[in-house]
Amino acid sequence: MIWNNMTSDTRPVPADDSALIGFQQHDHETCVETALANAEKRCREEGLRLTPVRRKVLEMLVQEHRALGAYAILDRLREEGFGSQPPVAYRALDFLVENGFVHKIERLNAFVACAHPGATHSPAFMICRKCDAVAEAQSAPAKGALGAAARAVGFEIERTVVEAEGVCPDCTKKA
Amino acid sequence: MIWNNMTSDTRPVPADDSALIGFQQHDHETCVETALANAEKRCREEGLRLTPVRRKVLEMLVQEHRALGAYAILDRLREEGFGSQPPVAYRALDFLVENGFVHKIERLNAFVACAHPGATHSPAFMICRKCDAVAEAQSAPAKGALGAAARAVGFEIERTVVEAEGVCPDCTKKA
DNA sequence: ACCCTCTATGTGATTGTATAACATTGCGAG
DNA sequence: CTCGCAATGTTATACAATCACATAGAGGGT
Repeated sequence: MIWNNMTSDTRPVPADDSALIGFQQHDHETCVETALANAEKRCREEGLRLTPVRRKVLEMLVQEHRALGAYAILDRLREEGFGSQPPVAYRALDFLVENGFVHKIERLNAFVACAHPGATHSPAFMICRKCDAVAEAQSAPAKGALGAAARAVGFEIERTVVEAEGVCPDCTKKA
Repeated sequence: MIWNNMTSDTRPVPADDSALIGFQQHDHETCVETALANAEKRCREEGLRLTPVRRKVLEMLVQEHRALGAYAILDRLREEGFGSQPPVAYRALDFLVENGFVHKIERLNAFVACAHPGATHSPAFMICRKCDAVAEAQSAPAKGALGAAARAVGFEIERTVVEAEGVCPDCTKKA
């Protein structure tokens, strides 16, 4: 059984094989391939099970390079013949988020593929409010003013959400 | 001098007349009064209309000093005789958020009264995952690594979300 | 091979969050 | 007065997330 590698979605897609990631040009085809290959490798090494649904969801998100809502993901899973109820998508997403393959963008209630998989990191995101593109950067909020405030009152930081909203270079140019 | 005297909620409340804000003790009664007075003053000065619904929602949030979901707010509006449909709450919240009286906690899909009203600021929050308490601190994410990354790619930051999840000092003590 | 167990998936139902669309009201400016 | 605009009321619906329960597979131990 071979899945349709060329997805059946209908959204606008660049005519060539490149796209924006982190607001920069890159070869998207190899990018998708290596991302999936790396995920498979890591799962093999760590005994994680990258099942068909999980793999498909990761593939969709890597393919997009932008945030997708759970129901957009669910719609495509349905088209591909997977279960069509919300838990199908949410369980796959839970797995991918827990293991660092995917991040949740709280501001959008949506999900993006991790741009730096493998590295343990506290990610920060730049979200374009015009085109919804999402770029991932590094952050260390616990090192700055927030960390100081936390230490001062005795708050133990376990996880941080850092998301910047604004306009990406592409949309700035157009305007 | 009892700070839970007007609310009809049932959650556990300190026995004395003080409460936690920013995980620190303070006099809640004057705190609520001054917050509302300041809001009214600012609205008068800037030609903003602090209508009954909007004032009531702000009062609820200041009274609580923790994040309330839109539907919790809506329930209380209904009890007070205001409209009981979601847009009533969301429109009031939109106004309060836009004008800096209230912040949205993206991680919780909930809202808190601003702890430093008046000052133009990019707030940061500490959220206790055990008791849902929320403390507000200052942040300057655009000054650090994220700001550098944004400048490097030409992303224009307009607004930032900084939220730290962890355990507050109170819950740490209990455990 | 077998059973056992644990994980993953499928499905229906429900709750919570948020917005679209449109009617109505009330106030201020000309 | 009436026109226009901001705010509110109301219906309906879209999107996000979880609960509960049934079924299916994979792997381990015997």
